[in-house]
Amino acid sequence: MEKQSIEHTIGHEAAGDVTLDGRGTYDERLNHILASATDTFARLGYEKASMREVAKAAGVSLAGVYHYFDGKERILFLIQFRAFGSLLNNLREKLSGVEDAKKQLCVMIRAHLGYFAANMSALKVCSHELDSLSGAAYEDTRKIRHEYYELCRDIVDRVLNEYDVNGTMDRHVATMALFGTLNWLYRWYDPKRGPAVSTVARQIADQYLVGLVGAAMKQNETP
Amino acid sequence: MEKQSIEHTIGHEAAGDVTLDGRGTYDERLNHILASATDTFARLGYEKASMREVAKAAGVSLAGVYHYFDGKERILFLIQFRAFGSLLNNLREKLSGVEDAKKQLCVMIRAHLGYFAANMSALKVCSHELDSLSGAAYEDTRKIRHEYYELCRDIVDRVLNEYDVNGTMDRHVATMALFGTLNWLYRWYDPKRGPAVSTVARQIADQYLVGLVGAAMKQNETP
DNA sequence: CTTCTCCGATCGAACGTTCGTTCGGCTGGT
DNA sequence: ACCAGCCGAACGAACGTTCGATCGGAGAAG
Repeated sequence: MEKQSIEHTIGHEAAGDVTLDGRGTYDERLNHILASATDTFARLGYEKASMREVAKAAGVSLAGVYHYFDGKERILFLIQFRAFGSLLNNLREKLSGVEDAKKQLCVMIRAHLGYFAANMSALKVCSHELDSLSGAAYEDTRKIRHEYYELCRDIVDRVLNEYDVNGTMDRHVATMALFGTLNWLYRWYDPKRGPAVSTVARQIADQYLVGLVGAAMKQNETP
Repeated sequence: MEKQSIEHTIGHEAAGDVTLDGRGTYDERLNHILASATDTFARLGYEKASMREVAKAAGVSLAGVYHYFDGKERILFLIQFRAFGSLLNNLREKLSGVEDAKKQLCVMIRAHLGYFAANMSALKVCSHELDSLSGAAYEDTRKIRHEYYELCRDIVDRVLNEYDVNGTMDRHVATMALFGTLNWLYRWYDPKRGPAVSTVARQIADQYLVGLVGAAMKQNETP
């Protein structure tokens, strides 16, 4: 409980920076195992992926994994919490300075696809294993997911406030339609084989934005 | 292999129609267990749901489940194969007579949401456990899924052929954007609590169709 | 009509395997 | 001499699956 606190989540730089062994610092090896576990969870699914498989993929013994992590659930929590945190920070960063709501929406979609292309395994685990955590770990990831949701919904909201003067468009439905498109990416899109990230991002952003604005104006035509 | 053939998939009416016991025919009890298993898989996930849990939910013993099904994977296969088959038949039925591509797209989205509302657990299992099967069972479900995909992509194709004269819109991306929205429904939409099925279907159809056509025309403006 | 036989349906109990986790000890740098 | 890092081996629990026994109704035999 107290030992492996939330500090590990961000990546504590105070510990392990002196010496440990020839293959990197404590944090580097922890992150190496975490990255291997991310790939393993993405490949097999969280429940089907055993700790033995995680250990083998990371090149350490089974007990060696437990030297760095309290247990299997803790690994999944760290993967999700870090990924959602990075996703959120990355989005806020790229959103700074952009005022127009429609441009914000484009930036959001591009940022999401860019992060997806750079962290496919992590986002697959985030999309597919949303209910695999429980208790406090689930609550923590739910909170940060909700932050990401609110940020995106507020952008959708501002766009609709400009065009949907009658308020006939459901903000939640509109936002979840976009989330569906983005969270489903891991099922079909491989940036290494399919069209370029920028191409896909542009088409999705164009389609969604035009659809959002157009559907809103269409409903206002018939009062 | 030979014993539990594909016949069970459709529901063989030849057997068990004479007598079995007071609680229904063979097929009725098989379908009852299958329905319970669907709910259990949807609630816990396929890997986490144990056969003991399935048996308890169905009100039979653990060994009793194996009297009707070869094994756990066979249950998942039957759930997915039946659901995809019904989804496909239902769509083809409602599509007959409709010629306009844009209307076809609206019909498709309404049909999907209607089936979702009536079979939430089954579609959740279909969306979430796509990779849980292996071997021949996986291939069989993949084929029927591909049929559904091709049917929808052809509709998208016809819409784009009317407006995207330059062919700048990627048909696969456009189709998967829609599939993402639809397949993500199970994560957030509850017809019993949220807005009505017709309302959500109309908004999603409007948004997507306007976006598809609008984005295509927008790209043709700048040659 | 009664009796016997048989077989499908069902169950409790157990099988072997794999799971997440723990523990005691080895090792190499300080 | 010490201690963090790491490992082989083992733990109990839970898993999917199998097996042998039991039960009851349908049909054949008397």
